[in-house]
Amino acid sequence: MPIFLGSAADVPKIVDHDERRLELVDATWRIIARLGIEGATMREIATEAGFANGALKPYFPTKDTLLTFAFQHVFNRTNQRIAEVTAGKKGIPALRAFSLEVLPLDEERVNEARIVIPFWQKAVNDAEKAEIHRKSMALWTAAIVAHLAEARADGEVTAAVDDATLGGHLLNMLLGAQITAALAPAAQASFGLEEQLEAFLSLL
Amino acid sequence: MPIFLGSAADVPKIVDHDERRLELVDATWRIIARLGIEGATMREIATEAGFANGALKPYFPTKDTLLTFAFQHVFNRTNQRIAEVTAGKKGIPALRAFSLEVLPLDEERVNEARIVIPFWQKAVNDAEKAEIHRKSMALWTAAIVAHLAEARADGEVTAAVDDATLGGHLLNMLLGAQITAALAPAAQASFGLEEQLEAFLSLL
DNA sequence: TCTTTTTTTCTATGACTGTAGAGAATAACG
DNA sequence: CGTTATTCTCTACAGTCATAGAAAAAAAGA
Repeated sequence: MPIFLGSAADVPKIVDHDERRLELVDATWRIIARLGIEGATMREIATEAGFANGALKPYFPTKDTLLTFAFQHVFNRTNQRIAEVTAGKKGIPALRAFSLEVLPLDEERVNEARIVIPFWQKAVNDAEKAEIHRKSMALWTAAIVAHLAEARADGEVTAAVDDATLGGHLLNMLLGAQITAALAPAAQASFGLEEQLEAFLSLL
Repeated sequence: MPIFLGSAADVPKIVDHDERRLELVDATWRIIARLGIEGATMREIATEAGFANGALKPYFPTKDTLLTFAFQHVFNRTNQRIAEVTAGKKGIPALRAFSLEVLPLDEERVNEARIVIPFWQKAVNDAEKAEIHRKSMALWTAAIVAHLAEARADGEVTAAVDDATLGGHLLNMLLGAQITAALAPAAQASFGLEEQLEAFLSLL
């Protein structure tokens, strides 16, 4: 008699397809981080996930489907972390927490930078992926500007520059930090990225 | 009797190999800008340059040689433009001229952004290309910091933050702007990038 | 155990790629 | 015009890739 699967109501099958998809996405991240996007072939990803060549087909009909899903999931996860970290905060503290979560300050997030760069490259010539980027950036911009407005209301920000411009500047710096960190020699750890953030906040 | 080739002293051949290499690099840029790095096959590049399949071989033994040379040349050209634009300037005016030259403010430089992103992606897993990036960024950082020091000496900058941190921040913003511009919908022109720069300068 | 359904493996296929190199075409020169 | 050196074209090759789909394996249920 099968054990009772609490959550999956409409999925009487042996394999939870949604869960399997996440496993495959995990394997995809690991491969891209280790071998680069060029090394992320269907065979390599399947092997990394513990399967043979054609096993991914039922879960992702094409490679592009898999990659798009994987990239989307990175954004979702980051947004999730941001939500957790900024919960209950506002103004400058919220802005600081937000930025510290996006900056590639540890090994894991440097790996994420090494994954987002191939994504950007694909998005340059792929409208669907560009749209994923655009939506996430619109979300981030809105959050940043909102925090700036809160900070201004509390007197934490007095700079004679409109919040949209300040927010755009900060967002660009956060994106550029991904490049800087991903292309740095392995030895070099941080880049004063944290100091750069504090400097910016202190100027507001 | 052949016309006298003023500059090429040691090149009695019919084709100036160095010049031909630059032609091929030009064709490569155009292809990458139009079709993306994935579409930049040897055949496509050769066709764009007006040649058949194997014609590139004598000038670039391998594709990687061609791409590395092409990317290197983009950096060289940008550095050249920067040198011209900042000549005779110092302090904030020099910093402004420098940044305005790097920011993707017109069609041509948006195309350069669309070329540098594939370069970054390749550099993530290619030590030689990462080194090209590293060297250019070291150059830029030195120039930015020098201009900041001049500005501080002239009393244009009074911010209580060290120049290296301010310079790193500005550089990251300039890099991030490449992403923002390259992935923007074709309709949307600028992004207030110029305003973002002025805002930063006004805060120093 | 036998049947049915689901999952995975394995092999094949067609397309595309960088690269190699023989031969044709072209230009230079006597 | 003929010879030589240079440049380019064209075909071929070996490798890799995503994808397809038949067959095997595994699991579930009676």
